[in-house]
Amino acid sequence: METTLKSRETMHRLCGKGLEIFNEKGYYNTSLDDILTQLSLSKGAFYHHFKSKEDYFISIVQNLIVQKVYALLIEPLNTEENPLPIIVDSLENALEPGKKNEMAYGFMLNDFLTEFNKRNEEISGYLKDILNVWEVNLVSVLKKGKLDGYIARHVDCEGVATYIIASYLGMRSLMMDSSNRQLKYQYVQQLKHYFKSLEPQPVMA
Amino acid sequence: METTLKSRETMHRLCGKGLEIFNEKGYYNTSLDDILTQLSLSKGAFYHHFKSKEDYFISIVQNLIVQKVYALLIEPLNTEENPLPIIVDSLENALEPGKKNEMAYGFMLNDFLTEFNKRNEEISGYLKDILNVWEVNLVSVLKKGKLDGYIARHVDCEGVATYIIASYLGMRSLMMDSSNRQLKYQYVQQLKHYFKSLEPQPVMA
DNA sequence: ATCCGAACCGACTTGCGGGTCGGTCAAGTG
DNA sequence: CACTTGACCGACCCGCAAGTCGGTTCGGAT
Repeated sequence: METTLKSRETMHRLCGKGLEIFNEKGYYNTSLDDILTQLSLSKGAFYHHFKSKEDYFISIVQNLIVQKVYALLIEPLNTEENPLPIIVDSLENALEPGKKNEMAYGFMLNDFLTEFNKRNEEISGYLKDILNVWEVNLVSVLKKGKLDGYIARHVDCEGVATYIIASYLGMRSLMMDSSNRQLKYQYVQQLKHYFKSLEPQPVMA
Repeated sequence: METTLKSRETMHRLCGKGLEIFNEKGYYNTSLDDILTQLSLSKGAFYHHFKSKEDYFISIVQNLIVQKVYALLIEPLNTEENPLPIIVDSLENALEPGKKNEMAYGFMLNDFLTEFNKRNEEISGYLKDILNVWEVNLVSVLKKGKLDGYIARHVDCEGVATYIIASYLGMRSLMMDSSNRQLKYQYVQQLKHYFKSLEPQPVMA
């Protein structure tokens, strides 16, 4: 049906622009009209496609945010090599401010998590689910790295995953305005140092 | 003057309760009436003491939050000993959920930073200032630790401070609901590992 | 006793933003 | 051509919360 196509097209435009503006200004600080004006759409159009602002955002989370996290943070982990440099690369890449005109996708998680925490349990839940998936994948790739001899046996993989996630999320609060080159560089350097401490100690001859 | 005393007393009560509730529910999700009801005060009383909600929160930041951060995160750094375990202790202590009936002060910074970022530049500014002071103090104690031989010479103290702050702030996003014992334990453990990599290499005999 | 002004009260105004609803338009369908 | 239906329009409704303002209370100064 052509009608369905049109409909999907509009929903896609709404979700895309919504993510962009919510990411820029925050969910509660963005009115629907802010978005609708930019798309030259009306309230009526919006409520034809979504049953509420909340429902709308959940669509965005499930369609777009999940994808971005997978693409940037989870799929890169799928490797046979030493996982530690792979993780560094994925984090460095995810912290990269929007290439060209795109958004700084890597930043969204911490912002949204904090914004919805204690304000909207349902949305919070979806966001935490994403974090959990990430964590599980990190743990699994770390354990694999241990088996393959890239990581020392004494290492607590769950703890490492937690620490990685915490430091990554926290960088967001620091890089707020200026997508500061310097901060990112410092972060990556220290992450590498930390990772070095996870490597097996070379046996002294 | 007794009048002035009464006035101060009321302002203190307002600030204290305000911090408590803003910390619980967020600034924008808390109405003045939420606070005033609990204190059995009126709008009139409030606007007699503060010129706006924003002005009110700035008072809270400058009177209470600054104090907490100093007490928990900055003053403990004032030591002649090895700074690394001191830093671990201060962070562990700051992540401790409210002892007895007090608030979980250690959590506030990341929440408020994220909430005001891009919504209120002035308040954002005050909060960033606090972070900056913390960072400066961290850097200085790290440099001192380097001089005293507790930290390896190659270490980038600014980078380490950034990384410490990032991981601390990020823990907040993870510890949202459950002030999860496990998470905190993992964090402290990994922090210690990381710090070990900053120590000077013992010279092999 | 009188007055002043600080502290406080609470009904009201105002603006914002989510959500509603009756309507228009155009693309099928029979 | 008559009729339906999906996509969309935009004026309106309504609740919420910040901020206003005229009034009240009360301690202390003259």
